[in-house]
Amino acid sequence: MRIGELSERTGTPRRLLRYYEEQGLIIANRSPNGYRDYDGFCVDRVMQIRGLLDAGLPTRIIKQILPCLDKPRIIHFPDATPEMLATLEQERDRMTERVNCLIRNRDAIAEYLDAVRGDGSPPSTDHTLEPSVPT
Amino acid sequence: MRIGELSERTGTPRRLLRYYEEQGLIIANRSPNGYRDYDGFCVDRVMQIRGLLDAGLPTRIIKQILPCLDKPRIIHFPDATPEMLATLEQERDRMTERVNCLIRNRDAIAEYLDAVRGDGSPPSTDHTLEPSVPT
DNA sequence: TTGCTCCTCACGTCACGTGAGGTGGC
DNA sequence: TTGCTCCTCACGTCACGTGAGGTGGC
Repeated sequence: MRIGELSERTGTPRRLLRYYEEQGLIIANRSPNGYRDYDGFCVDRVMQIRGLLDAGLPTRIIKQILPCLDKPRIIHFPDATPEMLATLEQERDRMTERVNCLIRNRDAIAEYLDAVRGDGSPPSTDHTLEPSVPT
Repeated sequence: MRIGELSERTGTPRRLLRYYEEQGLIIANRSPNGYRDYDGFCVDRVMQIRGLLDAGLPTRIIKQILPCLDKPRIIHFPDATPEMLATLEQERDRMTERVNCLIRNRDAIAEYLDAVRGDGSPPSTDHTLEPSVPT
């Protein structure tokens, strides 16, 4: 498939698909006219990349993880080094921290909105919002 | 307090404290010698800023929210506009999506690590990792 | 003087956004 | 030709990181 279809199926701007390729995260074949030609599994791979980037992993780390990929949406670590495992444990813990921080801030905003909109009181009432902080 | 103390108490690099000031998120008085001099509530304000940045809010939006701040760690919206409330609802929902995405990816990594390390099997065993994708 | 903190540029990075200017295929 | 997609530069943005080169106070 061409870049437009991959972009649509992954919800990812074309520019970013070219960027991920530049960073070595995805590979594209080329049609005779120079157009990028993607295999079907690229859809899942791009989704993985987006998820890991959203989790805060830099492309450099994602690149280390992705070479183990061999099936759509399945990452294998047949040769995961102890360093890789340690990295993954660290990332898992950092993600847990981020989740907690996000939840606290989200709940603070939600509670504020509930207070302002839930009852009939006007916005000028002295409602408060206390977002939580990262650890 | 000076920038070094604020940096230590918030776990935030000095460079970023100057950046937040440049973006209009915090204000610093100046000592006669030109050193920045922060009020005590800046600690909480910086924590708020970090939390909101981590939640994905850009400084531009945070700047709109912070002027309502008048007590440590308490944000008031005595004059929140309907637009501001809509923005907050949108951000609340985006944060929920991010939380779900992070949890799915975190759990996928955690399950992989459990599989590799939990039993006695070597890393060469065919364990898999299937991170989830953002919606 | 030593050693610390602070200051202002100012360039680099990383994951993007956005356009210019041009080509290929129906 | 029209209108679409694709291509390669290439500059801009945003939240940072990192250093240069210099000052102030004990």
